[in-house]
Amino acid sequence: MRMAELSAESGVPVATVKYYLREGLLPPGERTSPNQARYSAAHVQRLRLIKALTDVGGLPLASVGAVLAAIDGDETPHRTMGLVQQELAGPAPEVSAEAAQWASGLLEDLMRRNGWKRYPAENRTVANLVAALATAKELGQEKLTDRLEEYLELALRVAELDIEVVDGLTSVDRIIEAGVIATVLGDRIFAGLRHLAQEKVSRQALGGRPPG
Amino acid sequence: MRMAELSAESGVPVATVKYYLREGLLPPGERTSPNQARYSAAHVQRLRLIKALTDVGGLPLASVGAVLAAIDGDETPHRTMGLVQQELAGPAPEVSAEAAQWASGLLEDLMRRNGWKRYPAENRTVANLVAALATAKELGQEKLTDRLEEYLELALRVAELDIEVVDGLTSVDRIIEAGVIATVLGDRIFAGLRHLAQEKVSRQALGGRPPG
DNA sequence: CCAGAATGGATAGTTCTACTGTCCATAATG
DNA sequence: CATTATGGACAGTAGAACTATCCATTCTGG
Repeated sequence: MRMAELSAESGVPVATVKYYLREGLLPPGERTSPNQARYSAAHVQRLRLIKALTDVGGLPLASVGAVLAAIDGDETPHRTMGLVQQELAGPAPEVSAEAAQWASGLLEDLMRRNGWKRYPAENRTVANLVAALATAKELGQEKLTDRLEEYLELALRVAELDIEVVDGLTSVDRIIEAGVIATVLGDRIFAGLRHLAQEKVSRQALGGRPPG
Repeated sequence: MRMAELSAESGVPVATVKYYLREGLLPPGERTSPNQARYSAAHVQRLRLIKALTDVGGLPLASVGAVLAAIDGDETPHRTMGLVQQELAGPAPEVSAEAAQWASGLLEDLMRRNGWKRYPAENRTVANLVAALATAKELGQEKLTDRLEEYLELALRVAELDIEVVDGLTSVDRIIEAGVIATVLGDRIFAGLRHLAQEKVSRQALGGRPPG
């Protein structure tokens, strides 16, 4: 297929497809002459994945590029998912040194109590989590961090479900792509369900309270 | 306190504070003369909240403005949280009409089976959730949507915990602010915990798989 | 075969967001 | 009272993600 069809199939404008080619997000088509190329169904699928990662996942294109490179790399599924997680997390926001130290300690205790592996502070997932916990403290919302153990228990249950969803697949390539999609979309889907549930529970708990 | 101190206390540069004042994100200080003003601890707190919403929550300033307006409004806590959720969700990405319809049906069935209220499609939380489910289908990840019921059960448990965290507070203002913070930071914190848990579970389940 | 449309590639321009820098008349301060 | 800070207006900047314009081929329908 050629440019126009690729664009139509994927729903991405021609100019944007060219931009993605320039940026290396989309591999070049197979050349049929020095200045013509042909694209495949794989290109359509990749464009759809890029759209999902940017539109639904909210990732910047630079992160999308890194995620795609990780998918195309030849690491094990487990290691690839680790790389993808680092990209999803993005750079952690800055917080005050004291709050960060407090949050690190809190997290480390939590990990130790539950017999989990220690994670290096350079891990972006950890750095983001620490920043979020530190911010909660700085804003005086200790209640949130007091219940961390209970949140962790539920997060573990969710993660077990996530892995079940991915683990049934046979091909390694499919596992990796499914893992990426499950991680990115899974975050959004779970957040949406949680918000709906909050609305339901809050209607019962707070519904009758007067305006502030 | 005056500008320099406000800036130092909050960690936000003077030029940025002025910008937030222009944009109406920060209320003007109390004038002490036609062209001088004094700021209070409330201004510091508000700046910290803005920082948390943008840096940790990843919200655009326009949404931050809407959230702050909702906080300052005089709706009930429940309604205010509804407004905040709408802002957090942001505009839903576009998906194909077929996939969207399929996803809407899936969600509606789920809600009905569990005896939940029906939500209007204009609700941004719902629209985003539908878009995410539709995208999962378009990418061929039906496994994710097959387990929606189980995710919903866990999301409900998380939401119950969220409300417990907020509900112990006495003042209505505090409930609203705590709710906002719990919603925004809570999403990040839970996502972080989920990622750590995924790493742990995936090490056991996928750790031994060969590279792709 | 050939006129007109499409393609690939290069380069420049646009839009939006979130600041950042510069001025300057007025106020505060040691 | 000399110096420094302030508030307000406005212009400028940086990065991200496209979008538009050219143009020398290449493809395609009659």
